[in-house]
Amino acid sequence: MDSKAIAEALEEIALLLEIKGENPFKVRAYQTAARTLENLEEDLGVLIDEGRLSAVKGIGSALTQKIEELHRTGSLDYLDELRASMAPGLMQLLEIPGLGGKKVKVLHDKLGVDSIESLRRACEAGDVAKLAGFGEKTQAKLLQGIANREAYGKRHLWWDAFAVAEPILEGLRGLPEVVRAEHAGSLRRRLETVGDLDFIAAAEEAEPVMEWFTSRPGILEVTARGSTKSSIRLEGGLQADLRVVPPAQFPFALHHFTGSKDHNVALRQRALARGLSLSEWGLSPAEGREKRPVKVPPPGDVQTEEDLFRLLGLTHIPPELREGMGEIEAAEANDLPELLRAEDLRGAIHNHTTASDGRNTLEEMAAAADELGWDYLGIADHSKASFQANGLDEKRLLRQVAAIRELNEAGTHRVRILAGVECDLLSDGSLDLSDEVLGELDYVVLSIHSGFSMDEAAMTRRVLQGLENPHVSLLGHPTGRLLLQRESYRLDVPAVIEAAAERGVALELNANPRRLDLDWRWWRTAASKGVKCCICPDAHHAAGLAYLEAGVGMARKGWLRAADVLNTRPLPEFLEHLQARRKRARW
DNA sequence: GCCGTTTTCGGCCCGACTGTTTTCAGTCG
Repeated sequence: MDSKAIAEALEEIALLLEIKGENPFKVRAYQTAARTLENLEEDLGVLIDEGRLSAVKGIGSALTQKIEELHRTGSLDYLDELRASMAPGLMQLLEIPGLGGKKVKVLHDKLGVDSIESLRRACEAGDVAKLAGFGEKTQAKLLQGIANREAYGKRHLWWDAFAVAEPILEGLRGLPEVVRAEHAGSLRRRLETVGDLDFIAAAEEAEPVMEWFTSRPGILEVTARGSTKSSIRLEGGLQADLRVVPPAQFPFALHHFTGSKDHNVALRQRALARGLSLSEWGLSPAEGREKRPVKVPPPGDVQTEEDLFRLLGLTHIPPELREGMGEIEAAEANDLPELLRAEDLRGAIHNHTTASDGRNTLEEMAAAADELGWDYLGIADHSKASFQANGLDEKRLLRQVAAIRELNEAGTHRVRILAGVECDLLSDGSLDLSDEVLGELDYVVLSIHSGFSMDEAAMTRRVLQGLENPHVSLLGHPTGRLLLQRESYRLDVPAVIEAAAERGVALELNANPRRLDLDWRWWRTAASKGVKCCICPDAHHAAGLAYLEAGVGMARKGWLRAADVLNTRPLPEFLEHLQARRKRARW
């Protein structure tokens, strides 16, 4: 069993324990271990073989044993017993807002509720409202929660959520009472998908701000309305929370609600070790922990998040890095990378035109790239095996190459257009186009668009074989996932990273908001092996070139610097990178 | 279940909001 599947098993144990009413800290230990495994940079098998698993923070002897058993046998007696002791539908109940382990247990013990459907029936019969600790309102809320779950119960692409959030943030900033406002949460951390929107506003007087927020158009329901916090549900299903705080508390609140939870826990522990208690309201002396009095910094000392980090002996940690993945240790050692910025990018090379399945012509794409001030624009239409996408055969591709060269000659565009292709990697590991034709191009993006269901070994062999071809400059959307729609195909990503490093093939960070592939969690490993990243919008229309911005966020989450990203290079150097393998192969 | 520059036991981040209470538990982020 791989680390991802094991993480899921641990997560399941945590949920089961929660319903059983176990010690919440024990529950948390399982959750922490699950997240640790998900974000593991080393190969789990290696860690186990070398006996280093129990040295990983948050994994002690009991968890080491269970993880090893899962890894070795693919199952765990402890988990099987837990499952057997409980109705399987109970776990889903935790997904309904307002229900936690305790209430689920009561519903199960008193009413025999063991699924969402039986909860609905119990609510409709009015039985739930009669339970101690429940009431009419709770019952109605649960019914509403079940209905909402069916209509809106999913996450949203970062790009879509951002588009909803921006006007709200602008509106907040435009209010006379509001001194400062920011969005927080996973949107600010630029996670690839977002569950809800968080806004923090600084104002002396909260009421008018709350009033504005809860009476905007497009609100389906106001789910909470307090003096410092309100929640609304928007058309389209996104939930949005607003916190209004006095200006002096803004940096603390912004930091707190930006998260992540793991990051906050780690930072608060760090504060406690210094005799300080950190909350969204500020710093105070930690009670009963320090014998000698601790000097608490006066409130005016913390105006920004930078000030807060500095007080705790850290350099500023950008929001994208706050995932509890070693950022605090790196900040302490002044070892955080200088992250890629949007303005570092000079162009991108995986874009489509009407020649295959794009919606805009070559000229229109070039004009759009001019508008954006790009130095280079690569066209990589589909190859013929992608029949559904009107892929190009050798003849049509060569005609496109000629058209691109002509357009460059004509000098009507500032941007230099590069001629490439997104060549299909066929199921047998061969390329869809002949070497002869590939040799005519400025670069080749190699992508998989078929045969997704192979097992991991076969798929990995297929990819490694494709990377052998010296014309290949870039492996496109390496894992093939479609966020919220389709899982990645099964692929040994570390092996692909190794191979890319050896052969000098770059890996794409596909910036299309539905893909964001390769996943940001892999990039630190990839960069440490010397693999270069190329961020590409995979634009199928002119406006899609702007997706590059989404890729910048992912690159930053992956700790990438400008030097790790190929398309920060000036054109001659960029081209040299793309063609280096081909040139070496000729000798 | 994890962890330790006070600790191998006794903590584990912390506060708002809601609904059900008459002083608080549960949930959430």
